[in-house]
Amino acid sequence: MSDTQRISRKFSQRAVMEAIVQGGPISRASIAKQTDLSKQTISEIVRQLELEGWIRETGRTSGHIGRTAVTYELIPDAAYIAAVDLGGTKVRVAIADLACHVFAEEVAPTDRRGGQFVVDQIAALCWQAAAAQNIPREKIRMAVVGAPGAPEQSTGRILMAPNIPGIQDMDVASALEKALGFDVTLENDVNLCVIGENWLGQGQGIDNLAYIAVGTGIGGGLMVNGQLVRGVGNAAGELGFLPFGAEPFDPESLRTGAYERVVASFGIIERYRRLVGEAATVPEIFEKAAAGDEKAATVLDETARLLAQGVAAIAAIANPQKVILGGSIGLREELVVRVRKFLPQCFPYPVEVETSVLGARAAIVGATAIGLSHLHNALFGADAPDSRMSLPPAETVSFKEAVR
Amino acid sequence: MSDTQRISRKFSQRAVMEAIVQGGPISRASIAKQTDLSKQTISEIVRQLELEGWIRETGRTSGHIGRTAVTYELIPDAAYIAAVDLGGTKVRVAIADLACHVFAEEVAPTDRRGGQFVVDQIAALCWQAAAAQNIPREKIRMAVVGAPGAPEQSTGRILMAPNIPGIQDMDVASALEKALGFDVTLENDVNLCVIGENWLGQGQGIDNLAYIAVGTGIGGGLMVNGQLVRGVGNAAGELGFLPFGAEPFDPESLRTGAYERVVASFGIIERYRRLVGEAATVPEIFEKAAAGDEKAATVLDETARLLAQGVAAIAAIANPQKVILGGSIGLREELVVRVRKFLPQCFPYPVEVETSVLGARAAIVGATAIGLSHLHNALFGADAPDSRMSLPPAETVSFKEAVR
DNA sequence: ATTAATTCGTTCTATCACCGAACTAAATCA
DNA sequence: TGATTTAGTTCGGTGATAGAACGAATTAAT
Repeated sequence: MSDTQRISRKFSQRAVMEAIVQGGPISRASIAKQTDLSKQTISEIVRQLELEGWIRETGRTSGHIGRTAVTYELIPDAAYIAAVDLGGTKVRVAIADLACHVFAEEVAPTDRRGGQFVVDQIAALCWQAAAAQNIPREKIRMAVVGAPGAPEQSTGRILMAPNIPGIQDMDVASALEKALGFDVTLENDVNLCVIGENWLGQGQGIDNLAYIAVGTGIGGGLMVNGQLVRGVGNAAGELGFLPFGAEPFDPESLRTGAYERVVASFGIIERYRRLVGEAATVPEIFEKAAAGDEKAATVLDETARLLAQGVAAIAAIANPQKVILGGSIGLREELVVRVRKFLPQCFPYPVEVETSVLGARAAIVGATAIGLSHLHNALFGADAPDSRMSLPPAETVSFKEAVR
Repeated sequence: MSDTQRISRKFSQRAVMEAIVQGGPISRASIAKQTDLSKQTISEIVRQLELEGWIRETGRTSGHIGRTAVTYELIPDAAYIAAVDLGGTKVRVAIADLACHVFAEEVAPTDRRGGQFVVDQIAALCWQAAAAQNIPREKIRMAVVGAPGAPEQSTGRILMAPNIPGIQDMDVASALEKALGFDVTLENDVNLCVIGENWLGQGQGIDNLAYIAVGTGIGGGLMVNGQLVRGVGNAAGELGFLPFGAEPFDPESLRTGAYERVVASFGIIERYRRLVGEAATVPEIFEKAAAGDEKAATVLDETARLLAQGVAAIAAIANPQKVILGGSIGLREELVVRVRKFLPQCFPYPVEVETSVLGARAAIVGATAIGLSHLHNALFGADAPDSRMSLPPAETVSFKEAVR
């Protein structure tokens, strides 16, 4: 058989799958119209997809004029993926099916012993989640793991990962693949957040999008033309090292970035201590500001001014349409309001600034997006690496809350 | 005929064309090996391409064992493109053929009357350049015009274009298309520089690349995963508004960016004036520094420190492999050496910093790259918008100096 | 209730792009 | 001179798809 013919068939198959994934239960005639393929071709492909166990008959149309049509839909439990958000304090695992329904989200405190223990913990949580919904292990095809730092796809290592002991020098991807028995993709957690927000959150339909996570540290994720910006060493989005805030040429700024030192939690606490003379945690500072404490408000103002500068820097370089703030600190509405006020004072073009709607779950939503996208691509996709298998629209996706 | 079949054929045709473009004179058997298509298919496609006037026989191989092979090559004068670099002081026009040979580069001072006069000037230069090489007008298929500011593809207007009077509110693209009689693509000049350097300059084979042009102003071009970053309002790369250097919240910084004010020519001159107490032009300052003037050297040091910060900002956000400095000031070797010294003092990961090798011609090289790429795509390309028709490798391209 | 209109899905035939194998042609090697 | 090697063609065959015709099933209209 010809090679190009094989590709041609895959293309058509993919188009059909996409129509079914996106269009819910749909008749063959409708698929033909949508895809511009002829009716018999659709029939043939549908027959094959049904045979292979990816789709099934749903029922028949009725009420319209003309003959009733048989409708088809995805078999949601034909395959599953695992989405993992590995943080310094918590591990989050979710299992999602082909139709993008998410079951069984499990959360647990990260195993403090680090290294292999964390790997085993992730595996255990996966099996636990799967078991909770009676999902057979073999049906899970791949996992996407989000982690802080710069995961290297090639070596499977996570560079510059803070907060998790003992994984600096281990091949996390391989270890996980061994423990789980299927493919594992590593990705930076903030990158997953952008993807998550782009799929189901604040950034729907926005192809030029940035995400800034502010918490104990600061990190950024950037999407350009619908593609993730990873950079050469996967170090794109290391916003902590933006050369302002603290003095960038201070040697200390090479260890903890000049920007991170002043804008993340440590900087906020320090600013409050200097101004007031006593210590307070970040949530306390927010509370005081809400209660009318002017000095606390000043601290937040100053923080927001710095954040606005960060947004301006991103906008000056990449000019995204929207910047989403996330992370425990970035999520605070009081802060975003202030950033919106300060930004036009230091940057002349309009940039939308919003808080993340997915919050702490942004990363796992993003991991799910990548996982399903990979899976769809692997099963039905073209071979082009940048081909984006479009995921179902937000309305049809159920991301139900996990049992705690 | 089937639609997918048509696509399939285009794919194959394109593959053949690519092999011919890249591989110089090449036999059908070799093309078959390279493309993994069968010999007869190649023969068929080659026959058609020859019939359509895109390729021609070149000669025969000899010296090898086995039967001699007929070799084919591109007919370089089958089509031409015009590349235009429209600057505040100079207009540059080049005509290039399908094989990426550039003829007839014309340079002239930009018509000071602006607006339609500039449009007419560009057209005149095009015809002049074409006439100089006896190229019939009809064979020019399209033009790519690089200009400062943010060219909007949709409206054909150039927003925020400094230095050129009377084109703020005119549809430059349409006016040019009317004057020239073929398609015109507008692009930011610094964006063209990145593309140019990526094709024939310092950035060959580097898909994550940044270009900083420092002159009377400052601008940046960014390439991520081989794609240009334009941003929503085509305002990506407006580095002048990076929020450091001068005080970003100073209202003046909204007009002339905080960074631009201190790092571009005005800032350098000002810095010298403050330190020494007398005025000097930028070239003079460089001369003095070269002659051993310590204060002039200090001014350059300070400028380089600021530039290093700019590079750091780009690296923190997008993490390109290399940053190329260009523009009348950025090209100075003395400056780059200093930037290389300062960068590691404010940014922890390695970033290569180089001067542009294409210099003032970077934009026109980039325009040529885009033009030829578009043309190849239009003629033989797949319909995918992001498909990159690969241009011939640097060695085979002759970018001969223009007659002045 | 019968007929008309409409849509669904299949069957049948044709076309197109391509491959593989066999074959011819022309060169070098020994 | 024949063996070897490579180039290119001819011929038959196959897979993916289209288009037209047709039967099937339904609603709307009379």
